[in-house]
Amino acid sequence: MSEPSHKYTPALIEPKWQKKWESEQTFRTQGPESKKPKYYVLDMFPYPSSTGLHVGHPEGYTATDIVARFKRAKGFNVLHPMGWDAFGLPAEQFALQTGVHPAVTTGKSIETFRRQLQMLGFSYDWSREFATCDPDYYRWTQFIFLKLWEKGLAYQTEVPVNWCPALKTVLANEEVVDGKSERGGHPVFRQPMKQWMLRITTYAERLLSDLDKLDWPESTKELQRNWIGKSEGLQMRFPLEGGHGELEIFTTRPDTLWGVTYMVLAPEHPLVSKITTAEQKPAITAYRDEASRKSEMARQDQSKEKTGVFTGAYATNPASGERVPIWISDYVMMGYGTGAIMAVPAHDERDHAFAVKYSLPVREVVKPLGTAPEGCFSGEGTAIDSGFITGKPTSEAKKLVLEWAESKALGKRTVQYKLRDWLFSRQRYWGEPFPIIHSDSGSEAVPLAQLPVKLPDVKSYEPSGTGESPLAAITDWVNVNNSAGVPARRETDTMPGSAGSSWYFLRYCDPTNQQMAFSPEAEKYWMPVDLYLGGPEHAVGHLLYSRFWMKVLFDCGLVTHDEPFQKLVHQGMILGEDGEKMSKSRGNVINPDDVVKLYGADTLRLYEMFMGPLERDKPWSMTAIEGVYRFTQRAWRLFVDEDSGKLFVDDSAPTAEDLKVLHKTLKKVTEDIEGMRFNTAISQMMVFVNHFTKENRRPRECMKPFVQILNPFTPHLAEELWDRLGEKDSLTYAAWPAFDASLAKDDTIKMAVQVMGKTRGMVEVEPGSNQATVEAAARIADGVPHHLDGKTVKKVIFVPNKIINFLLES
RNA sequence: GCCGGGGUGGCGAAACUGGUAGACGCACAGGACUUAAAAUCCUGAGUUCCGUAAGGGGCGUGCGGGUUCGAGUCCCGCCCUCGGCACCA
Repeated sequence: MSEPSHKYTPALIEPKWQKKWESEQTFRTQGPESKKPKYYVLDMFPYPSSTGLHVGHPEGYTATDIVARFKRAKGFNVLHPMGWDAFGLPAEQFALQTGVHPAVTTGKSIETFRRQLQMLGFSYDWSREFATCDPDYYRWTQFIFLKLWEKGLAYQTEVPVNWCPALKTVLANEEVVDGKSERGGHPVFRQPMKQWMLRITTYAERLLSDLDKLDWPESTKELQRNWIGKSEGLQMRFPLEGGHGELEIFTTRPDTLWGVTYMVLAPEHPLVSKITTAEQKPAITAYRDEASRKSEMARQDQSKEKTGVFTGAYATNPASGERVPIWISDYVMMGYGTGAIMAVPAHDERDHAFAVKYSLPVREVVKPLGTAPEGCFSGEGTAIDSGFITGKPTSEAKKLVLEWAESKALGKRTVQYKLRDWLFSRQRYWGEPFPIIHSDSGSEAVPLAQLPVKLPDVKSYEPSGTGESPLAAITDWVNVNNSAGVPARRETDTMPGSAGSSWYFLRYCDPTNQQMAFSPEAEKYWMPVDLYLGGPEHAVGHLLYSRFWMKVLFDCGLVTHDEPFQKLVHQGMILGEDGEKMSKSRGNVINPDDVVKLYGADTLRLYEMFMGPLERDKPWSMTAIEGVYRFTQRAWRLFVDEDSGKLFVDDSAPTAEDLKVLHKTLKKVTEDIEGMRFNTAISQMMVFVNHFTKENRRPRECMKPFVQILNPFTPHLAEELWDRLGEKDSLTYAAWPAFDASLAKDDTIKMAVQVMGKTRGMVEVEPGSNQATVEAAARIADGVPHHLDGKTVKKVIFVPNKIINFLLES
């Protein structure tokens, strides 16, 4: 039948080593008692979808696996865990259609994911695996929620939320795109409902300033900074006419106070009904009703014209004493600042557009330094016609007005953030129940000893449609007695998906602890995560929430670090062969199972690392992976005679050239792994294989360390070759081969010879050669003399080891 | 509109602090082996012009300027593209 073959056969060697790693628990992590330095390298754990692994997953997972294996060889105690972000909408929607319990669907998906990840040979410590939907895990998610609740950081309130009638649920801002639901594209409306909120805004300043101490991509930090959106300015009160008290506004441009020609309140502002004159009442009421009905999409549509209505009321400008009309408009948001602004149409684009539409006066109070732009000038300049600040530059003028307002007790210096509190409840089944019981006398926490509050079974996953979750229908679960023995009701909302993912990195430190979420020793030893890798799409969601929870736990004294992820790296997206995002509808999806069947896991891993820089988006190429497969086969043939199965490697002495190639390779691969430049590390390994293939020499002294550096990239192949080399101990913990810097250096270097700045030839000289030596050689180097003949050399630029450049008289 | 990333051969990409642009790989061409093909191994190649040839010249890192002996790399002004935010006062 099948003839005995000694060809490279990943289908045989890969499962063999995977089984061995599993049975010998090769990647089992030691605890904090270890004498080794720790290294915690973490992937963003996946949502186990029913469609299985996508080729994008192994990209990041291979990168972290390379680092994990490299660090083990470097003598670190490595924590490299994997688990499942398992609560979420898809499993619930599947349950809605089929009646299959989400736990069943999710369990199946997890099986698939685990099988696929094991097939790829990742060195996870599977003994630490868990899913966020395990009661043993969400028990502690509930525990952390109660910590937030105790600290007053979790509260319930009526808020206008994104209500989607089609999905019959409330959506987070992140789940709404262009006024439609991210899933399904159904219209979303604003509607007030009672919701759980987390007071992330309390931590705005720390979340902002602590970004400076993180080794994260600058672009991601900037995204978080913009999201937090800090701005400093003046909060000040304008007296209202008619004994209505005062109107408080926020401005970042106190220096434009003399340019105020009207004021605007958000339609929802509580003062509106109080100050509106009888005459204006009908128009105001109509406008407010319309605004409240408007969907998020309509409200955010910037192309639309600004609209508003005059209230009939006036305020007094405390600086100029002028009478200022008060309008309402939906371009002012109730949720930011005080929900009211002083409008300066000369120096604010939005105010300008509004003033033009309603023929309100425009008064210039800032003169630009340079040329005056057409329309509205919102930059800095010099104050004009502005009382005591006239003639002052903007920055000084701002300061003067602030000081003046504070001294007259008209207002105060204020910091505003765009960041809003985190909407933390969902009217859904498949999430963590809140450990809260409500009664007429108030709400109370479920005692710790009674955690977890488990999800009960339900008959129907259909949301009630009234905004309550399906849990509300399970009366014998809902109706309980509170601590005083009084009949009460359980909270029936569940937590959002981002709850479980906001602290899972802590649970990995001590995943089976039944007494605590994690032991203090484990947290102290393992945290923070040394390297965290995942897609850039979590830049402001998960990554901000996790930082927030970590800080809360820090303030509770439960953790000793106040940032979870010291270093963060994003992997790019793997695009389809057509250069477009992979999607079922485009038909350009590549399935990792198929690729492994064709080429094996090692080749898939190597190819994904060879495609280009990790953080960049890269198109898949079925022909390019062939090239990488060719490389793995060439590497195999470097060691194994495909006809006899015998080893080519011998104990012959390597040549000086061999050693140079080896040490250059060791150096480049070591440094490139440290810098996460895997594509160029692989290029260098190709150079190594090309050299020894061409020279047809296999000195053990060179081949053995090569297997070791191959290991992080193609661990199955490396283990097999290591075994065939007669090594008994596991390759995993074999010390990383050191390179000899002097051997990695060339003993001659090529210097470019330029004439008038153009490269005309090359000279080969010893490193550090002086100008006289190089110049003499350069003048007679191939391609050079005829450019110098008959010309006078005016000047010679000489940069040792780099270049020599002859400048001629013109 | 604002913030951030990216534009280098036919393609994916290299290039440390300004110093041989195109390493490595794909695709391609030629050769060796073979009855032949595949596979494998070896060789070639940015482009264009002159030359039968050896060889030589010009042009080349999105576009236009600048600094420099020398710019993919630094500075100024643009264009295109991808991602995020979007009336935040």
